[in-house]
Amino acid sequence: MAELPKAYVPKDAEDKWYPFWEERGFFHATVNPQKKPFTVVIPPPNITGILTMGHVLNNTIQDVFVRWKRMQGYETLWMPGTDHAGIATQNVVEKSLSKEGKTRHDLGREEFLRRVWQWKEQYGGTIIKQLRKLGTSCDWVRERFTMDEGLSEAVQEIFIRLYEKGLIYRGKYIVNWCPKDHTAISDDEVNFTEQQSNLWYVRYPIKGTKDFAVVATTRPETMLGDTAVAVHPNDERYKHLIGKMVFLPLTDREIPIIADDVIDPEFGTGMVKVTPAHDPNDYWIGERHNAGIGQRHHMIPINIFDISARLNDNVPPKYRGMDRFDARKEAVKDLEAQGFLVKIEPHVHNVGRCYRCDTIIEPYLSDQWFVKMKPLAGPALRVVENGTITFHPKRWVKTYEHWMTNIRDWCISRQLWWGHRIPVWYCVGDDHCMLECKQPIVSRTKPAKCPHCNSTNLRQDEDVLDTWFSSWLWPFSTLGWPKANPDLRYFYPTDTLVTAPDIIFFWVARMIMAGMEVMNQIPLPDGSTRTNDENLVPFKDVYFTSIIRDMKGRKMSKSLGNSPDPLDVIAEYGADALRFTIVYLAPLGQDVLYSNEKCEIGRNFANKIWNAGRFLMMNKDQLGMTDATHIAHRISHISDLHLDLADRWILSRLHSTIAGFNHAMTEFEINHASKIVYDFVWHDFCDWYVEMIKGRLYGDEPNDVKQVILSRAISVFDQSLRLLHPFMPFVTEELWQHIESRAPGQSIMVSAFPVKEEKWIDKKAEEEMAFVQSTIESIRNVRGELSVPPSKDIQIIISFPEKSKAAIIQKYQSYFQRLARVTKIEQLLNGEKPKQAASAVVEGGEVFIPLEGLIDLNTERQRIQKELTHVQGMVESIQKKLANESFVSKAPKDVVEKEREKLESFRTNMEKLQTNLRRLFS
RNA sequence: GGGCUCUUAGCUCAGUUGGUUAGAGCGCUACCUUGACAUGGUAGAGGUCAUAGGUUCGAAUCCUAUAGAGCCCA
Repeated sequence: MAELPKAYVPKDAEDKWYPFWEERGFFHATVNPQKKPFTVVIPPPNITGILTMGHVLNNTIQDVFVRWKRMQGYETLWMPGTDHAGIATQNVVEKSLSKEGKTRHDLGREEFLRRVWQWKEQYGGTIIKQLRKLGTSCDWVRERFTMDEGLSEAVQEIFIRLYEKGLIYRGKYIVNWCPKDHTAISDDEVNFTEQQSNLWYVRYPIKGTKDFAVVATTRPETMLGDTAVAVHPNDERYKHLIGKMVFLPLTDREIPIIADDVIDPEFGTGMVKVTPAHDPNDYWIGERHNAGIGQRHHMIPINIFDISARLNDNVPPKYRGMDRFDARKEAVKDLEAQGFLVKIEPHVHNVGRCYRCDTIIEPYLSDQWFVKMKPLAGPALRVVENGTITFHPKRWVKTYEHWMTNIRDWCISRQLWWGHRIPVWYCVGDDHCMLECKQPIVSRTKPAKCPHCNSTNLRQDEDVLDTWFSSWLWPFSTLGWPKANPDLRYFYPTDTLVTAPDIIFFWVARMIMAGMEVMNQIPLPDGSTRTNDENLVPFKDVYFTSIIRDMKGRKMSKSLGNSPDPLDVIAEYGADALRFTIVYLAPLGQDVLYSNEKCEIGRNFANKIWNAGRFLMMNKDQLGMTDATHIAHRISHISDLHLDLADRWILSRLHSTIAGFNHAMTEFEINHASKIVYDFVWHDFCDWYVEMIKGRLYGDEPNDVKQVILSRAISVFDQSLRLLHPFMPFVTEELWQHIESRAPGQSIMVSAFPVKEEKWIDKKAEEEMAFVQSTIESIRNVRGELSVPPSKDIQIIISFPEKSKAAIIQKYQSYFQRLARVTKIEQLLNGEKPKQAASAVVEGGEVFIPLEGLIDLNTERQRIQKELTHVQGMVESIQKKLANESFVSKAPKDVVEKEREKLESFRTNMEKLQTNLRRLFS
């Protein structure tokens, strides 16, 4: 067999194995009644998006779970796909249009949509291609897009169902309106900047008194749309005014003084004007007011702007047609002239601007579609509270509960072109129209005529649906819902959802609602009805990922330029290195401080594994071991042929590592799991076990014994590779294919995941090994501290009252030879300690190292003194503890006993150290 | 303002239900290219576990307050 390169070359393995897996269909899952399903749906990335470090973390975690479960024998489906991302995608295409000097209106709706689809085909889903570089084992054959035919049908279906149930309605809503682009934009498309402005204090005469209510406002022009003045209900200054009426200056209207909790008594005078049509907070004040019991004044928002934010006919004639900022000047002038203006204070406040044209955004009341959330929230809250769905980490349950119990209706309409068009038509009718014709007509296809007046003049609602209105169906729409097909029956509910906590409301909560709402109509695989919560929920566990930050703790962002391109990282360090590093660094529920250099952790580890494999392969060659003999000997892994301490120990460690790994994974402590394997492979296997078998492989034993030993090492390594495979799929596959020749279709990714076998847990071997290790470390310590050259052979003289301890050292002499360069071991007789010797106190005895000529007395004194100080400290602190009567009487007996034993052992050590130190002065 | 996190070695973080005068990786120091690996090995230095109280025989670990960092909601 050709020798492996000295260092691992990630690119070769990555290019080779990904197509290998995919072509053999290892990623593809099909209904298989013989197996239990394990399903994960990918949080669909935007088609406009490119891979970020956040995606890397998120998708690596999913792949780790998926590969782990697949190897455990589950029929494992990881459903991939993308999201049409209404606003983002429309913007991208509009931007490219604007380079041609065109707007979407120039093209018209149909042509514009054609362009978007064209863009999608050409550039969309870059991220999906990039994910492959990461090694994700998604079932690409099933890839879905939220605007696919099937998924669009699902969107229509749910809209109609909810409408028919009375859970979808049309109503008013405050949106961020751009008066220039004539469109609503979402909250995250508004840029807020601080701006120097004023606070105008205006007096409103109180009806029936000579007093005034003085309000402070940043927008005096909107007072023309005021419907109330509000104070905090507990504000002693104004309590008596609640319920009184005031005259609204510049108009002929009277408005009430009301109370609301959100009013900040510290702001201005503690009295504010309420303009529900032009301020989101005021809108909710109005809503709450109207909902209040026994309210005399039902508050109807007064919209004073047209779509370009010019004043409309709801204001006195002199202001009509004015631009909002001209109106402000005019209003202030008039207020001053009429004596209503008290004062003007400079004031800095946040102004929202359109991210595209920089126009100041106008909160604007408009007609929108809503989903009633209260009825959907109930079951969704229940399944999280009763544990049908588990959050990891669980603290997010509180956040979830808070939101679900204070839930507001969901505004699902968007004034965009790219998205699922609302399946609603309006009768634009003619003379025969009746009152009923104003009712929206909800229909899957365009109705032929108005059901009321028979007019054929129908117009479809211009708006599209919020992108989340398709995403909330993702766990079942991707499996074919609303059709009750076998895939849906078998793979639903999905198992684990891996997502970022910032979309817990946008997405996670809504998926739960949707699943609870519709899945009762889809039978289980055996044909029975889904009734229990566990069959209705869209997933069983939700893993909330951490946020990746830079080393200064800042979020990754384009504008800061601190977000590395994962593809560059993969090119430099390898996909396995990136995957391992990011998981290794990301504890459940904790943010990650990341920089590219950190990938050295993963790269070095991959290289370490590589070289362990290389070592085994080289020895296999050297022993002239064929594959057949290895396979014949592999049985030695489960036999006790030539089993010595190191073997029993590594097998015991392997099986407790398997147990620890599987336990951590079950608990969703994936980063803990990564540490468990890392430590086992690096420290137990490479640092100790490999070093220990060298002695036997290069020693005098017959070749066939050596082959058995090596074969066992290869078996342990094979198991280690399997443990590592979910984290590092490429390097593990490459090595797994090398250590034994495999049949053409074989792959580590579909091999059996290691299972802990209790019989290999060997406490005695672990204890003996711990003793050997600590003795070797003590000798190395002496060598290091006394600057004994590494190449210098030494002899030791040991003194152990317990014969068994001495016997272990004698028996495993070869280990001491290889790991501490000890060529000769003698027993100390008659307590005659050697002169000119360094000494080490170890568990249950002493080791002397004669170093005539090499030993520097002073250094050795210091070394022992240091140790002595430490041990004396221990002795004192334990003595103090045991002298404390309440400790002895109150602490559990075994704890006290343990302290006594510790004291005894430390005392012995202390005395030995003292003796040895004294000898050095004699 | 309400809720939730976090604060342990120079840096990044472990530390299971309170019982170790606290661990790892990186970095640092010294030595080593010994027949897998310098992307490595061996040894070493380095922490009064943010602060102040409290509970307890015993606190990095539980409780309270304070300071600082962050997130979500309003």
